[in-house]
Amino acid sequence: MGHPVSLNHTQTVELVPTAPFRFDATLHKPDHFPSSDSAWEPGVRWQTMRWRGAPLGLKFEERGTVDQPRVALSIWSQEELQPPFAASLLDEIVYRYRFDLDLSEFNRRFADDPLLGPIIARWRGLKPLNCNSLYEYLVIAIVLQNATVRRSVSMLQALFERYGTRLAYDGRELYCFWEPPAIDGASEEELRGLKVGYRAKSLKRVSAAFAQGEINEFALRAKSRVEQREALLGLYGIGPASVGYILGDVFHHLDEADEYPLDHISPWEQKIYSKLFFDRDPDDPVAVDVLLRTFDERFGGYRGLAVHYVWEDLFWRWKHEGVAWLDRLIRL
DNA sequence: CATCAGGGCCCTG
DNA sequence: CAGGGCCCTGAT
Repeated sequence: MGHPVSLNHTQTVELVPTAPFRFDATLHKPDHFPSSDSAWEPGVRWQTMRWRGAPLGLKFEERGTVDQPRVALSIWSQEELQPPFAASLLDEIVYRYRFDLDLSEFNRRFADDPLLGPIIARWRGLKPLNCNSLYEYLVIAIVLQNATVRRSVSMLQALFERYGTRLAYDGRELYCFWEPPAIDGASEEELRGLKVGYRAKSLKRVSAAFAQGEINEFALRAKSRVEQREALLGLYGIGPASVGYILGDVFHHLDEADEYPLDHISPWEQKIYSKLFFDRDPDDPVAVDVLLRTFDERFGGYRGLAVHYVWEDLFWRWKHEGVAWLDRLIRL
């Protein structure tokens, strides 16, 4: 292993998220698999980011409270940041981290929901989070497919070690994602050597689409959800399950109900939802169409956010308190 | 040792 | 539209 790239310049800005904002529940998601481009401890999240080709180290620190939140953002870089670069970077961070998401209507509307009400009370100020670019998220979606969590972790780690950039900042070492040409130019055999299996073809074709400008995240942001969905499904190796996550996490649609086909809840999710919403034995789950109809009727307009709250609450309890019935459903 | 499913998707018939 | 195949890994 060679030396990491040292990021020796740093500057700090203060961000003011829209209240309520709960730092740890937003910046740390126990259900996301751990990856070596980020780290968390209470009140702090480190996250690498590549912007306009430059590898950067971000550090978010909690300031203030849920009702009067502030976040100190420190940015480490190789070269001193020039004002136009810094301005575009901050715009991008504001988009990705969506600290300005206003939860007040959501909180009001579901305060009395028997399942969601108590969860909102417990996690008031929790916001969804995606730190990655569309390309990076697609890579993650590909390594998630048809694999256990442990294997997904090892595939992403192998990709980081081969194509990523190891960064040193703030006394830490974290990997930064590569850019699409790195894998567009790699051979399928080389990728298969990293034990990604048949996903090598998907990784190459998705990387090629970005490297050759066939798909552009920023152009897509301005398009409709239907057009975004079409463009994503057109990518080799990207199907409805991945697209469902991306429309919510990357393009910030809180409710995918309109385009959510009836088979979009995967079997392991179906079992968990059946237990949570109907207290049903995971081995005898509620039909997917019943689940989807229930979500639509109960959470219409906020389906994605409602499910996110229930999901995060469950995984937090599983990790910190133990949830016996869930152990069997999560294969590490 | 063999078999199988796993946080899907593509391709074929 | 249904179903087989796909890379690999760990569980059984």
